[in-house]
Amino acid sequence: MTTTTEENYLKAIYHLSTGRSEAVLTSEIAQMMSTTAASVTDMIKRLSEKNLITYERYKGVRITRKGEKLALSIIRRHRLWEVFLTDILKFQWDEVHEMAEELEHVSSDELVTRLDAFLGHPRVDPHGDPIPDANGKLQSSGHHQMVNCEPNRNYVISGVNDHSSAFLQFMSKKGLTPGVQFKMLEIDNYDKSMLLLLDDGKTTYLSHEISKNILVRLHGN
Amino acid sequence: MTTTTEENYLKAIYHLSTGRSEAVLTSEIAQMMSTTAASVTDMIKRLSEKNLITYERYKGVRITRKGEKLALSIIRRHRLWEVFLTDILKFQWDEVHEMAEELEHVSSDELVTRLDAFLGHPRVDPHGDPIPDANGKLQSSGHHQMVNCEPNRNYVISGVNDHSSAFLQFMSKKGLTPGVQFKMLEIDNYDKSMLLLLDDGKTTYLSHEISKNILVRLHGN
DNA sequence: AATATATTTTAGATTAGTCTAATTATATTT
DNA sequence: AAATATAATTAGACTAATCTAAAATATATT
Repeated sequence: MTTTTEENYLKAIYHLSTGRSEAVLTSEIAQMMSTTAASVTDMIKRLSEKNLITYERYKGVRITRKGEKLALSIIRRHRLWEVFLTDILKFQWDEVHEMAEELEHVSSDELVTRLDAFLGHPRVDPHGDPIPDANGKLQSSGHHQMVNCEPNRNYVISGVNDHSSAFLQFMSKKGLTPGVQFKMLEIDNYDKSMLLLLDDGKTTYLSHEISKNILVRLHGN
Repeated sequence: MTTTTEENYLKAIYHLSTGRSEAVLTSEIAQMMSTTAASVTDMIKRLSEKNLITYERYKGVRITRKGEKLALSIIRRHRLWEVFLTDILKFQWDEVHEMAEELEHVSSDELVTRLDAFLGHPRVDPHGDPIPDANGKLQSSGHHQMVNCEPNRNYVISGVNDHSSAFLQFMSKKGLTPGVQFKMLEIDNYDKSMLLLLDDGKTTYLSHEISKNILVRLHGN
């Protein structure tokens, strides 16, 4: 069995691992978990004891197949609970993360199966992140960063990279929630800021810092 | 803040305290928590540090007003989640206890408030136990032990005292679930066994051991 | 190649929760 | 009232998770 703390470390390592081939460094994990490198080293030993990661002294860690499967099952639970909290209990998308952090550690597989069915087998959570299926398969979401958009094309907001409630509240205030359509009017070639034309006819400027954290899909796909 | 373990001890002390004036003994707590008296003594010190119980060496413990309020809020969460699991996710009443034991420690008050509203403000859980309100008030349930029934009167099953899944499965098999009506046909005055006539015309014998753990209400009240 | 810097690991301590074994207090019996 | 039995507490040790400070290793710089 794994403890809640082990599960949280494993999730962090999974997120740091995705989309790159190099090992994950102790310091990166420490930063993500808001703890010290010494604590991370201790935990790394425990997780590699359990074959959830492989580890070479001073060289960082890699997640194993077994570790990845477990991480995906925790992420599945997290994202299903987020759907429950927004769709059923009508919470805002910026309110659900903390609660889902607790709910994801409730261990019954049958509970997750039934929750998934009750919610109608959703494929993405309220932030546009794909929900791994019961076998630990993650659909690639098919969206990309807004920074890669081209002018004069139509897009749909499909997710975010920053899940902090401050960022999500900013997004809500600007009317930029998943599903919202827009046309990319202009991209400044000096500071890469963007001018968007929204559904309702209003325009919005976004800095490069912001647009890096917004995920979109071409409209009509 | 309180840990999950502290909350579980406090719940046990609350349950042992209700309906009696004497202090709760270390050994009783140890038995209920399936642990040693030494561990209980340690925990007792922690809980009395936090003013959740009062404690006199060798004389047992009493729960404080503050402790009782916290215990009731945990019990409220537990019972609301049980309603969710049976009514919404369609679990059987003998399957929900373990999951609710985990879910009850999820700490968001707003989550509990919304869950309560979503479930339609239920007043009893699937085992007939009353759900404390948001202010920590517990409605007295108005039911009594089946052993106190009189012959030739009509009753409704309204709850149980034994929440083990073995007992609940036995009850289901006999068709004795909350809401089921029956007439008390006979009470043996030697072994106190009981003969019941159910809704569907079938009769059932119950030993004294069993009927002690069944709660009923007069039919028509 | 030698030194400086940054990162990682180890050593040693702390807290929560647990245990067994030994001791102390209370209750019961004779 | 003394002896015995029962119950509760303390003492000491263990694991998981954490920390700070010191030591070891790797990387970068001159």
